Amino acid sequence: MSNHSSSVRVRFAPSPTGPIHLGGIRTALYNYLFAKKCKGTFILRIEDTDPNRFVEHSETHILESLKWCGILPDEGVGCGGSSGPYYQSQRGNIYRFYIHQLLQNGHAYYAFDTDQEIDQKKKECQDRGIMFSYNHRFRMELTNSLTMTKQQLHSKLQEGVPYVVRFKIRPGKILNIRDLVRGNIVMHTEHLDDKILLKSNGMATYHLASTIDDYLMRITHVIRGSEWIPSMFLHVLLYRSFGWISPHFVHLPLILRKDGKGKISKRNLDGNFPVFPIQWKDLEHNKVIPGYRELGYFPESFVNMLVLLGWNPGKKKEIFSLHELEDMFSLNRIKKSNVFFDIKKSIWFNKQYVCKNKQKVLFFLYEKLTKRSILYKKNYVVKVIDLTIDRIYFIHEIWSHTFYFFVSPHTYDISWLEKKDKHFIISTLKNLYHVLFHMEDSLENIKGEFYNKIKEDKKRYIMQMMRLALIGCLKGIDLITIIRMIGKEESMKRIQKLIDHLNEKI
RNA sequence: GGCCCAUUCGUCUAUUGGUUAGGACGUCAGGUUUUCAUCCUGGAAAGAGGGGUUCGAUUCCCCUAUGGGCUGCCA
Repeated sequence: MSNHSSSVRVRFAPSPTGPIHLGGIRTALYNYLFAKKCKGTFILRIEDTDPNRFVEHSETHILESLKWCGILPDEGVGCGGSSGPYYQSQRGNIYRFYIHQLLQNGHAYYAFDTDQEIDQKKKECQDRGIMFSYNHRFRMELTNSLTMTKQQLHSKLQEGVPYVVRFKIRPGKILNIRDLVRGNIVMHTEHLDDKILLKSNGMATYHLASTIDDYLMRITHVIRGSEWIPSMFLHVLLYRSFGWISPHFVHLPLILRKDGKGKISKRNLDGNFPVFPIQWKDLEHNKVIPGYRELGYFPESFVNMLVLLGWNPGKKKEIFSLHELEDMFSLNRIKKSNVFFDIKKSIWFNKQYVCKNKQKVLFFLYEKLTKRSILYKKNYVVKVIDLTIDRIYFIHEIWSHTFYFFVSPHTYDISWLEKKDKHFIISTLKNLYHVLFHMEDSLENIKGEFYNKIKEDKKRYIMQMMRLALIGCLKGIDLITIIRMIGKEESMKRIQKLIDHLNEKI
């Protein structure tokens, strides 16, 4: 039992306010990996404390994205557990119970100020050249339970005047909080403001809810983006005011946009690289934004690329499976400084996985051929893949690199020979046709025979012409190999086809 | 404005007081491929600046600069 209570429990706690982006996935990934490494528990909790910002389908997007990446929770939304419910919107009673405690012991107070009153106060401060903050300095000048008698408070509450509950921060203390990757971070409490814990609609704010939930769900390590560092102090104070011990904190470097305009977010989709793991249907603007999945990335490659953005194993190796990562992940190799995402490296990563997944490429090509009603022998297609796989970065690129093994070209890139004499070109092609015609069907000695029979000084040019006939452009694998693959008959046919094509043009 | 965090090649990063500062992506050159790509070989490319501490600092401390975050009844 004692073992159980000390075991690692971490959570990923997104809010359903829009699609999840790669920063969120990385946070989930690090939580997941740390849990696996420690044989702990990875919990998925939905922080839906703000109904105003609720976006339809975003929860599905989050869940499906995690699933696509292979980041599956052990407990929480989608898989149950004994610490539920795992939706914060269903935990209102719990939060109200605890807020009552805080109100009772003087750690929190009621505030009745309207937006207009706060704005007024802000303006006043601005005129005096100081910044307004709802804190120890100003709270005694505002409308709250600290500045009224018990009777006044009672009657306000009786009348149903809307209020919020604020946390009372006591100035004059120095907080020295440990972050597992950054070391100690120091903060003077006079710089903190009296954050709202309970909104006027009766719902807890994120700060209150997540603090209580983390405690109740026995979270041992809070691993999240470094944009949360400033609120860590509030959270710690909240734990203390309840008499609870804080979990360990780990703040992750942010993934920045390359155009130097801050952190990535679901609100700015116009960055210079895709941000969503899977496609997002933006109902508001009626458009579909493709994700890495739709762009042809393997989830393994996406995860591999992502894990190295802010963490590394300290070895020269770079290709890791999720399983390997579960074994080698460690918090102390997370770096502190923010990172930029490099789309080119992500493409290179995918290529590594293309080569590892020959079978998938094969099946993709089978399908492509079937769709085009092209008959094929499996062995032949396997050979084709072997010859071409190292030319592609994404599976869907395979057809444009292999079509010529199955069909003759239907267009010709003849721009490069337009300067040449057309009659000479045609006679050369006819000559090539005859050279092939006189060759044995097995094409065993094709290389030698071929080169013997074409003029030494024009070899390069003639071979290019041959390539044009067989492929339609100056690309593709070794010519001799192509001729052997498609055979003598087909090669001759293609030469004749190009001759006909050129004749039409003259 | 206030507070907090960070700073090694263009990018991801190694090196946690003594290294010719290493690797990967990208880039450039050469080779292979009679094309293109792959691949191979090689090159260019970094400790933000200034002060300390130390026999010795990329590494520890301070200042400045730059970048980033927070400063919402958002999370």
